[in-house]
Amino acid sequence: MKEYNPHEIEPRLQEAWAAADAYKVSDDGDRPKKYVLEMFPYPSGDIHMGHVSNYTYGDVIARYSTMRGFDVLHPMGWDAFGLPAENAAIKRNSHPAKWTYENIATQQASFQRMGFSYDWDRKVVACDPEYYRWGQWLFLKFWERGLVERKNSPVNWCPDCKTVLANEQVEEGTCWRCHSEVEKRDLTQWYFKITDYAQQLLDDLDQLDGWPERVKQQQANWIGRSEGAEVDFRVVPIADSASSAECQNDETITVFTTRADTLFGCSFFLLAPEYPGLEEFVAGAGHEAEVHELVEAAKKVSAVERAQGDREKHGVFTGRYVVNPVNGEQVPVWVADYVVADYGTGAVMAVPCGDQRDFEFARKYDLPIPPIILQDDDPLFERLNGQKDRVVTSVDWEAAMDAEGTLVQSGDYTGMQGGKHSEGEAAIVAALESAGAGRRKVEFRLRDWLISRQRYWGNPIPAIHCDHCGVVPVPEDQLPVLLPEDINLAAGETLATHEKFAACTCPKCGSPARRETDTMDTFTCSSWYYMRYTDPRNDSAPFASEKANTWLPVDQYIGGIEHAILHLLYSRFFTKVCRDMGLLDFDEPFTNLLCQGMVLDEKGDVMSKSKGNVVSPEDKIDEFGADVVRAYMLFLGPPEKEKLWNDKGLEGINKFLNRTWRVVHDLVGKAGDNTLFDPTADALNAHGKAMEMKRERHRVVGKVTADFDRYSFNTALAAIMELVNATSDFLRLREAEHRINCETGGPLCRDVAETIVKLLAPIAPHWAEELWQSALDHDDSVHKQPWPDFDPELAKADEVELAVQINGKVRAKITVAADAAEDDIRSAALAAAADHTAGKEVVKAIVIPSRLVNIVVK
RNA sequence: GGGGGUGUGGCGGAAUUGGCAGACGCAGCGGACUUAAAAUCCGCCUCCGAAAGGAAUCAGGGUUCGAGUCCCUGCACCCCUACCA
Repeated sequence: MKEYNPHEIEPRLQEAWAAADAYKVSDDGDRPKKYVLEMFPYPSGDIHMGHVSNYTYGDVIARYSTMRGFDVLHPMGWDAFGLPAENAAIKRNSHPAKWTYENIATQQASFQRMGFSYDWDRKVVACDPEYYRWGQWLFLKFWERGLVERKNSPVNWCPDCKTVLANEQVEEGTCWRCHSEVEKRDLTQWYFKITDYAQQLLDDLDQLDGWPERVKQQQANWIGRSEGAEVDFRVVPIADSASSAECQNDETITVFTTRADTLFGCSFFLLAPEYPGLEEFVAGAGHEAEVHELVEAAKKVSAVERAQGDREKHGVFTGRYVVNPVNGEQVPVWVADYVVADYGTGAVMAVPCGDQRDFEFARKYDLPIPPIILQDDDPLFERLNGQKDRVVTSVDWEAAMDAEGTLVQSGDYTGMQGGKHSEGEAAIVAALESAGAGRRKVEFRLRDWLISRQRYWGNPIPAIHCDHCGVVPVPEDQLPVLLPEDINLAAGETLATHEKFAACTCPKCGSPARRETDTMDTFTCSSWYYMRYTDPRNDSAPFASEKANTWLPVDQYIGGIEHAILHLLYSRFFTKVCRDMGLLDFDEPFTNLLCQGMVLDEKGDVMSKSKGNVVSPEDKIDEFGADVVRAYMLFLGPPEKEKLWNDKGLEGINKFLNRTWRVVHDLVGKAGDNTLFDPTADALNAHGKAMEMKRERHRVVGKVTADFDRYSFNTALAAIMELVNATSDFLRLREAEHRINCETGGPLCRDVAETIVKLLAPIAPHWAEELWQSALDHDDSVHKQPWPDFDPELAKADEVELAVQINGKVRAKITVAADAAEDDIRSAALAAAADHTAGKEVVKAIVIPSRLVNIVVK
């Protein structure tokens, strides 16, 4: 027997697999299809444990699926555009492509060292023109469908990355990538109108039974659908504002509210500091200076500070009034820094008695807090119940009264129930609608996706600016718009200053024009790469629909929870647009989603260079080989949970694979040994152990299969260990030269050896292949073998031990035949527990077959 | 503030539908082999107790013949998100 030597086996088999195209998959195989996909990596350099974890899960699922009889598409590629490459290039005075392709080569070599079974013929690299060309093509198609928009608005600007960011890319007021503070700037930018799909993106979450609940919840929260109403407040002209004279003008300001039922409690009105036209609105009302001061102060408040929960609220009176449409009351208009400009209309009706924020603001600036919604146990309730007109103008509460209650001091609506979607709300909205002062409205929190970036290393937006024709799409036959290679980033050159790139002619009128010099957000690249894998070398379309519809949707998608919103939402959007274009015939790209937990150090801390606790996968492969690293990663715990890396545990798995290697060889050595049964006492024992091993073989295959199906790899591995332990028990007796009969001897040993090797094949592919070919003497690959069968009948023991409980406490054990009748079990249990039941009344005895008997006594 | 989740030995974790809590492994302890060590193999290993026995799945209550699992109350921790009107 050769010793287990991963350092010799692994490179040799990897070469053999590559030479044989072992993991290439054909589009027209006749087996059922399965698409197993892991999120493609950013080529950041050496791989880390997060990669090992993510891609090991994917590889095990892919290999297992193949053995279960599927044609498995399991591709790999790189999300290769993005800022780190550009920053590295600037630092080294080199080109982003160089850094990117070098890192891809490094990572690809590492993936091959890990033994991952990718179909490398389908490799997709997002910064290759053959890929990004079709990203541009999709952009043009989106544009044709009215889903591309260029507009000026306040946007998030990262001063470090020197580019704008999408809403989704701002985390607590900082850039998701470099965590610099994000600034607001007014810029004209390109958007994808993802909001057109807001409702579908929300509704179709219901289709995603195979997604973790929390991811769906996060997406639903991000889309943030609110049902409510728009309400128009007429603006009181400046000359009239002091008097109660009826105002004549038609100017209105509209608010969005989910609580129209509380309109009678509106005692002031708020505008965001960024409210469009604010300056004109306050002009001449006598408070221009204060308003200006507040607006300027609000601008200076950093996004980080803004994001930190309980900020003190600031506001200033504008000198103007608006009219509450439900009661004709004039209420003062204030500018307040807690009103956000880009939700709803940027204007808010303030109801201090029902909204904690408005309540605090009213307290601070001494504004009235009229009570209009009360619970029955409120001290005021008795007095105000049924009271239609306002007799109490302000209350002295500790906090606002949120949620539901009975409306009071609310005119004709007094006595109705108030609350979200309440009777009172419906009645007031209906009245506003018939008066033309309001309408039902559904508001979303989701904003349009800002996709333009002021950076070089991205996919150029295929548009041309012409003085005569405006913004014109680049004609399809002129794609791709190639990134110029001759650019000196270190010297500060950008696409915008790259004259040769920017200069062009207008495709419409032929006059000199300028090319768009923004590139697309890299998330556009990752929104459709899984489609490209189905037809990666197509040079006349992003993919052929038949191929995409054959393989997609992805049956199992695997990646980190950090993409719960960004990438997954954008990909769902792309899929729906492609469906509406007729390119795809399904609604959702990823049927099942597995979000794997982080790999942490043994204390549970995040691995980071600054902490010096990073465990390098390459080092561990050098030491133990890839199979040990893979198996240990799986053994650490459930995929979706965090995993604490511990080198001692890794050594434990190393011992296991070494021991099992020897066990398989031992079994093979006995496989030809068909000596007859020798009826000595020890031999009887050996026969018993053999039978036990046989039972374990069937039980464990059943258990491992079920565990693989639910991705419980740690328990699958534990079950395999149990089989190996039972086998060791048997072999130990064989070592003493006791014989078992030929019927159960040789063939059983061989069956168990092959079973163990097959069960471990997805987990430790090189280890298994080597044993399959050299120890078990096959000339094909274990990875092409069918998954082992099992017979549940053979997994059953002849006799089972049951616990006998008295009032729920285990007091005795009995051994009965596995198929014993319930009555027989009951009487055996009563007999065994006689000591404990003596002198007591047996109320009943509950028999749970093959588990326990519970005798209830008094 | 809103949402999602978790709580089991010294540690990672198991217990799939309510049915013998702690599978499997790590660490630890003891033993065999060895001149010795490593490797390997065997045994012990929740806590209290000498033992019989008792207690124990964050705390408290409930449902049930039976609860880690279901329900209620509270505590602790983690993740996401946030002046969203």
